[in-house]
Amino acid sequence: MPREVRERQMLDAAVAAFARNGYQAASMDDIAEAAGVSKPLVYLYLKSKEELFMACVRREVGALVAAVREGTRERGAAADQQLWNGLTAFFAHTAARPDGVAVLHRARTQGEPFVREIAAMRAELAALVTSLLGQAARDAGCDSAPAEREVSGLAQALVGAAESLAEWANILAKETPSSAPSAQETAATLMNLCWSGLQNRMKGERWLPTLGVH
Amino acid sequence: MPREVRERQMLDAAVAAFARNGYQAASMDDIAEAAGVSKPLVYLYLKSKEELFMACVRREVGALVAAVREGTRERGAAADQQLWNGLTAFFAHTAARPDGVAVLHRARTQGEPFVREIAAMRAELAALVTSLLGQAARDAGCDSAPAEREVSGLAQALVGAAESLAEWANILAKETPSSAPSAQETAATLMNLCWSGLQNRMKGERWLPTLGVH
Amino acid sequence: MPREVRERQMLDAAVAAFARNGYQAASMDDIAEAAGVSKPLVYLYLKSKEELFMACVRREVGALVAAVREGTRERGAAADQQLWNGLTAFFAHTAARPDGVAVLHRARTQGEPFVREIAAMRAELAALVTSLLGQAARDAGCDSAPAEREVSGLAQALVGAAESLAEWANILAKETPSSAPSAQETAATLMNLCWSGLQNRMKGERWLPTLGVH
Amino acid sequence: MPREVRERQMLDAAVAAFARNGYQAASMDDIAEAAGVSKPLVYLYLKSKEELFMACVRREVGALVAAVREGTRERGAAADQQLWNGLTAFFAHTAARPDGVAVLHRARTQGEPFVREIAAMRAELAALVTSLLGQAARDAGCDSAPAEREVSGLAQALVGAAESLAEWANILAKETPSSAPSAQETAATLMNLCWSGLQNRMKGERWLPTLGVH
DNA sequence: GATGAATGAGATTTCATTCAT
DNA sequence: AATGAATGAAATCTCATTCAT
Repeated sequence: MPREVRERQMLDAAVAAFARNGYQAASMDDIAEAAGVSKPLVYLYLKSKEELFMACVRREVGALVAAVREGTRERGAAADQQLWNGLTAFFAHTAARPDGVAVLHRARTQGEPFVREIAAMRAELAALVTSLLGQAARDAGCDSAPAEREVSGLAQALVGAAESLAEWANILAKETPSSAPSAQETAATLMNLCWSGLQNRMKGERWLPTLGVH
Repeated sequence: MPREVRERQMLDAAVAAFARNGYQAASMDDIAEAAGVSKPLVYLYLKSKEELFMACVRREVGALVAAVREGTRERGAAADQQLWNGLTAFFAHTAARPDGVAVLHRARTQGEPFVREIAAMRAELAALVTSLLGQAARDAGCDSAPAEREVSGLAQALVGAAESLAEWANILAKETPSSAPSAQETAATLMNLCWSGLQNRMKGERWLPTLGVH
Repeated sequence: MPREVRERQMLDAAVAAFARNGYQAASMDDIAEAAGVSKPLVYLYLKSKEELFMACVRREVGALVAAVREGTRERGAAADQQLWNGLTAFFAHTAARPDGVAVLHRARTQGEPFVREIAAMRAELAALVTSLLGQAARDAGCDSAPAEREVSGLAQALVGAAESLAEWANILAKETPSSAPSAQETAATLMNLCWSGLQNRMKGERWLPTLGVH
Repeated sequence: MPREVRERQMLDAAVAAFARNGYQAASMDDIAEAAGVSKPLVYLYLKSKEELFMACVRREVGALVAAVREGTRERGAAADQQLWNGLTAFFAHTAARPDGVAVLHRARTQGEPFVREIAAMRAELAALVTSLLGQAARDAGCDSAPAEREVSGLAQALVGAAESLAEWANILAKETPSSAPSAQETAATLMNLCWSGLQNRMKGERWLPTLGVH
């Protein structure tokens, strides 16, 4: 059996194990057995548990980012449509690969190298959002963009909200598979929450304590 | 030394250890040493690693919820002011007790009992938000409340956004302590992102694909 | 509360614990709690776990031997009647104090000092039997007593049979308390098994391979 | 080194350790060291301390029963000869494998599963004895067999007597190896004690208090 | 006379990792 | 290319025992 195939099997088994049990609790024994190979072979191909986990993380990061990029490909549309497309692609992906998403979630709490990898992914997603927001500002004929840090905060909040909704949708799907929310529905919920605010903010309006939106 | 004091020391040490290393990687040896006691005493007082972790989680859940409740005490104010107060209290607390928040974050991936505890906390916070939204709807003279599931999704997204922002603010604070965003500033960012959308939604307006807000 | 009473409570608790769990598995914590006192007090009175166990053993040995002696007090009777009386007393005692007997049983596998204590008890019981056998030989007008080692072996076998029957009776009593064999019945079973053989042997007859009894 | 061989080494070491120190006091460290392997290997092959002990028990039960069965193979002989053959085989085995017997003895006080295993062994041996008694009754032209419970008690007493004699013989052998009783001699002692009584009982005679044998 | 507080030592068990073939 | 055999290190947890009061 060619190396590539074997390696994919191992990564599949590892992603499932890490998703279910977390980095520490998933054992190399279990992973090797689930992959249908002997433990020394796992070490021959993937070097160590840490590198194996890193390989999983990188694969899943790539798949998620590619899915979102694919969703926002169509360039001519309005900014909100593009954002909605991206979110739909995001939720469709998280619904299709719950284990992959779980691995990314776990990676955020597994020390330096993994945190960096996830941060890079977030930055990439945030950049996508930011460029859409810039387009929205231009569309609205307004260039009083908020300070970089505020944009960064908004993107961070958006990504957090999306992740939280993805987890929530996955839990609902596991509980009652028939009536789980679709990716479109979840994306619409998030658009309802944030698009109006983002648009206002891009137009220079802002919410202030004791005053409300201005 | 009286039992109460020792127990608090242990919980403090445990929260720090769990926050830094996660549930599995934090060892009882380390926790006992950090607390300045022997391992058997930890077991005598807290029964097991799992119960120790649970005690940490419960303490931090209690502290966080109490802080937010305290922030939203003032009853007469407008809904957005109250939400802002609650968010400010939330971010002030997460900034003041980063380890506690980290423990809650870890608990979400540590199996049934902890997941349940966190879910209960989220439900409590979401109920606060929901009641504010109801008030906002009444203030706006409109009672066409969205379906329960959508409200649930909105609250989930809001909590996720808040957690994500809190983490982001804590990272900034660790990198450049001098220029970290204040709790008020972070709360304002989140209000900017979501209040307008929430208000619209409560008035019966909604964002729809290909149409924008209606 | 006077020391004697406290000490008896401790021994009672210890006998129950050792009977149920064995020497190693019974913990001083459990014993102290069952006795309703603090652990240091147990150490103050009984010195150590080993001495506590030894105290239990000695108390139960004394009680068992006293019961059997009491049963064989009546001097004028025939040897078989006296043996039967002794066995009845033995089985009545083991039925009345199952925990005490269990402790003695456990003591046989707990190293030198305890083994010695039990061996001494067996020797005492064997001496009783031996003296009855001597009387039986004289009653039968025959003094060709078997060699000392053979008598020792016979006594050993008798005691082993009695212990085994006692355990068996206790198990039956625990399973179906209503229809448990009485001490008299059990003693009769053992008499049926051994008295005829003992009597023969005292008369100089013996069973030989290929020949049967002669 | 092949797994089978290693596993036998481990069982040998474990039997020796359990025989000497008992289940609780024998440590896995000691067993592994005595077997010449590392602790993890013991766990890899035998799963846990409890399963290791069970494996020892089963092996020794099998060996003992096989030895006794082998001893009573010759079918044509008289009942007493067959019983004597079986007892001789029993005492030869207990003399040859004292540790194995000690393990069986320990197993009787180590909780449910082990007690059950030993009870099954006793039942098997008792069945052998019972069938011989039946043959003896037929040989004596008499079928007034005693009630089942009495037979059960007699068998129990016989097994207890045999075990007790085996232990006694082993102690003598350890003290003065030169003059230890042979298996034949010990078997004869037990036959002298019990055969006459068994035979009488099978003929319908019985010992009764105040009356003697009738 | 009695106890709450505390611990050193050691138990079972698991895991990531490596040879020798 | 692949594996059966093996282990050092460290995890959680328990227990007999002692102070200081």
